[in-house]
Amino acid sequence: MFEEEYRLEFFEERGFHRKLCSECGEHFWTLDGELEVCQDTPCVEFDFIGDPPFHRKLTQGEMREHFLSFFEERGHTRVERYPVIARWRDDVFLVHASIYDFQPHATSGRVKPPANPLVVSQPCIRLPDIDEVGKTGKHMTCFEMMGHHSFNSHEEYVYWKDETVRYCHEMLVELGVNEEEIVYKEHPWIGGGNAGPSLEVNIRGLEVATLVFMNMVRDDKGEIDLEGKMYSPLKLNVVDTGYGLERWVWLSDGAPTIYDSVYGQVIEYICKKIDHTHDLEDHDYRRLLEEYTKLSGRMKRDYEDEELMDALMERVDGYGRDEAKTILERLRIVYTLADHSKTIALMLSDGVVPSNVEEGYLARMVIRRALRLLDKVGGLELKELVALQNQVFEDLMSSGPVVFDMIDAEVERYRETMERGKRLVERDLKSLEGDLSMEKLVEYYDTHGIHPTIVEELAREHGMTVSVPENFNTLLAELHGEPEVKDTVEQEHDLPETEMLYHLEPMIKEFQAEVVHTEEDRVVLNRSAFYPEGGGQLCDTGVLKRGDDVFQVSYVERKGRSVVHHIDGVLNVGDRVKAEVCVERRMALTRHHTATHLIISAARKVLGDHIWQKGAQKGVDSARLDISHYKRISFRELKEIEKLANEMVLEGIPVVKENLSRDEAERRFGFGLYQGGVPTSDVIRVVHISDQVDYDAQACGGTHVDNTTQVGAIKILNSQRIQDGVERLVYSAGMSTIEHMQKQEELLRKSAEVFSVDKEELPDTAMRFFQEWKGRGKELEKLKGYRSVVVAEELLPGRVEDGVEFVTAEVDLDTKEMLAVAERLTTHEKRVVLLASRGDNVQLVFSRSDDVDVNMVDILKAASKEIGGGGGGTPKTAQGGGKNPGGRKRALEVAREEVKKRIR
RNA sequence: GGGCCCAUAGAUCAGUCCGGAAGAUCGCUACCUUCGCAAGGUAGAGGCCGCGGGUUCAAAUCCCGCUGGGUCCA
Repeated sequence: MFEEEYRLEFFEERGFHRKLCSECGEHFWTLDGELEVCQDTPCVEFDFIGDPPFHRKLTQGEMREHFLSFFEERGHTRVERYPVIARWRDDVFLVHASIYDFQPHATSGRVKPPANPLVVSQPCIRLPDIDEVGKTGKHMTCFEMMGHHSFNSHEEYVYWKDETVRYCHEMLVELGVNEEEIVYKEHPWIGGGNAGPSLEVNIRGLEVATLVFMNMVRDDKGEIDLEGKMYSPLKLNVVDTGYGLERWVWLSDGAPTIYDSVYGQVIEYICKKIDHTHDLEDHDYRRLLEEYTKLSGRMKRDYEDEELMDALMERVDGYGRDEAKTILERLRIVYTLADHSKTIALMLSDGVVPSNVEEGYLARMVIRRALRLLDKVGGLELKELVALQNQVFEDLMSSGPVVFDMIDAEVERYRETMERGKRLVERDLKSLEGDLSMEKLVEYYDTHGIHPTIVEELAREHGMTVSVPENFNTLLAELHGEPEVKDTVEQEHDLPETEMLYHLEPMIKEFQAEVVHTEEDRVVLNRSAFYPEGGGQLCDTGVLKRGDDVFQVSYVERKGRSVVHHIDGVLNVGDRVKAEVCVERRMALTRHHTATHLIISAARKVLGDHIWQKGAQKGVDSARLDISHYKRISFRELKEIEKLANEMVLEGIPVVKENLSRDEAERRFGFGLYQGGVPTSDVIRVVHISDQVDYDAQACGGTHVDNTTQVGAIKILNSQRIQDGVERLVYSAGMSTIEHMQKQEELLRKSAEVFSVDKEELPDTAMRFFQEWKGRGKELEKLKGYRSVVVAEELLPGRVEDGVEFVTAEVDLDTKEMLAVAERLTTHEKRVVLLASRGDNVQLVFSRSDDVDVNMVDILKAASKEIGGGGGGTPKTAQGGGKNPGGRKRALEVAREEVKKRIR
């Protein structure tokens, strides 16, 4: 594929050969005419381990700096790294590659990149291969992707394939690599809706960089067919390169694993704590690890461990198979902990809040994996590892106490889940015969979060064995089915454009306009001051007047660059209308919108910088804001937030709206701009509440007051946890606050009136009444008990017929009392008790002594027909009833007859 | 965003499928036993069965809604 694309001037001028790999059948370029394989694993084995091709070992910091300045010297602008959580995108949670920083807006050509060309070293988190971490010697869940990018358009050509390969080659040679060892493998790249030719750069088994030349975009109407999907040429030609920082560091020292190369300090710390001797100076030990990594690199996916061990034992000395296996298993935990703790530190310090949804869940998943491993080895805590990572790596953005607080909360939650789960499993183990079924295992994990390995352990403690199927994860995946892929394609409209007045003249109430488009009850005007629903703000309402005809505007929406008004009637194109916006509604919405910005600013101050808007709605009576937070917000914190927000109101801070280029806005205000979502334009409207300092700045298209004073009083009405890790605040501003407070006042007043006490005494009084009420309930129960004794005595003696004493009565008792009476009376031999309650809802209780052989349920069923009801119970005592009191006497007669019929 | 699960005494849970007088264990209180403690024995207190509707003669139990929690997946 793309064969012609790879015939670069550079390859020709240096005399590269294009060869076919004898192992994988792919094409590659090399200076070594003898070379037959592509130098990628698994075609070859890692050949740099113990024999690095670089001049010297570089640390991560040195390597990063080398790369960045190399490209800086060659005309690139250095760009600061982005957070690992992709705040500026709505299609992914985490940053997987350096190019993610500039997708989709810059790569699509809609927005200018922050610089061109640019160079960045971007920390990335990739979780799909999490199972391979610690096992293969090279997989990591977090790494830094160094990338240099250029964006070539018709207007601006920067550089393309040839220069890209030259840069890469030059840098490698500069670092000491023998250029005969550098292999460029053709590797067409398709992904993320884009495609293009690409070269993988391989050195002695290790892929050190991927040079992607993005020049196609997914397009059903396109003419290029790639793997069955259609693509068309991209407006921009984007150079997307990725150099794995950690891999280059590994290449520079040839350590047995990439983890030893990168996490040396952390590994040393963990090994010391868990009492494992990790001495890479020890020849046999080092060789064991080296050969293991080499072999695992050669293995195809899903290989058998035993197969690898067979091969390993042939290569190493000084270790028996079992001993080697134990060491490797232990090291796998060590390496995984080193890796995961870095990922956790990175995610949390970049603002991911652990939760059960979205990126928060991904964080929790990694945390729980780490905790499971820590439980296994013992003697170590997650917090100390994360603290160590913070200390070792300077690329963690912020690591305030919030990070540790979040970890504490997660550990606590994990322990509780484990406790709960253990009790559940142990209960089941005791009562269950034989093996635990697969269904149970799935239930434990899916519903209760108990991983099968933990079930296994618990079973062992109880002397049972549980076999966890190899394909457990697959089975689990099948249970959940395929997730739906959301369609993000924007609908196109060819409606006439509307001049939007609400930002130009915010306080405009009336305006003249002309109808330029209609469709049933929907009209588009040439100009409009109606705010269309958007950015979580509800739309304006009002009226359109054509002469004496008045049309109510009930809903307003935005489609592209047009504003569509829904009215209760029909207008015609060309009609001239006078429009009036409902000012009270607009003001309420506007106040709530500015209040929302104040609330989020206050929440950040009170709760921490991890606070992020997860959704919001600004209505007329109240507004609500969903924010990410790792625990319930306490009343004290709510009060504090409320207080801060109101202080900002009283301070009278100007609310500034300005249109800024995306680049400038991001530079000045950071990604906090995108709390409410990411605009798609190059110029964005920034609303910032600023005096000497910026209290809040957001990209926002909503309406806002000019000064915080105009917001009026803000009152937080409620907080809910709408999801784990997401808290919803409901609050009001301005007039609505007064209305809400009046309503509250009314509730209090009415409640106090009920008790005839002052409002202040309401809580105490309510408590006293509740206690008293409970006490009386108990007293009543007791008295009913006594009464049933008395009534039972009063009913005696009954009438003896056919050798059985019938106690038949209509009584003023409830069902429970009747049961007590019946129980008391039927201890006497040869007795049948037939009771019916007085009142409209007739309750029946029929009982007998043990020596009367009649099923009272049958009797009751027959009798209850007379009162239009039913009943049930036990053969000895049945209860029931009906709603037809006229049949009460008859029901008792029927019962007696039926009993007599049966005892004869 | 989708799925599953849970809520009953201070704690842990039965009871819910299949409606018919709210239970167990631990803890608590008092007494017995002891020089004292632990242990044991006896008695007792402690429940709006999460909240609100509905169905039914009858609801902890069935149905609907809500609230609070847990968990898996994307």
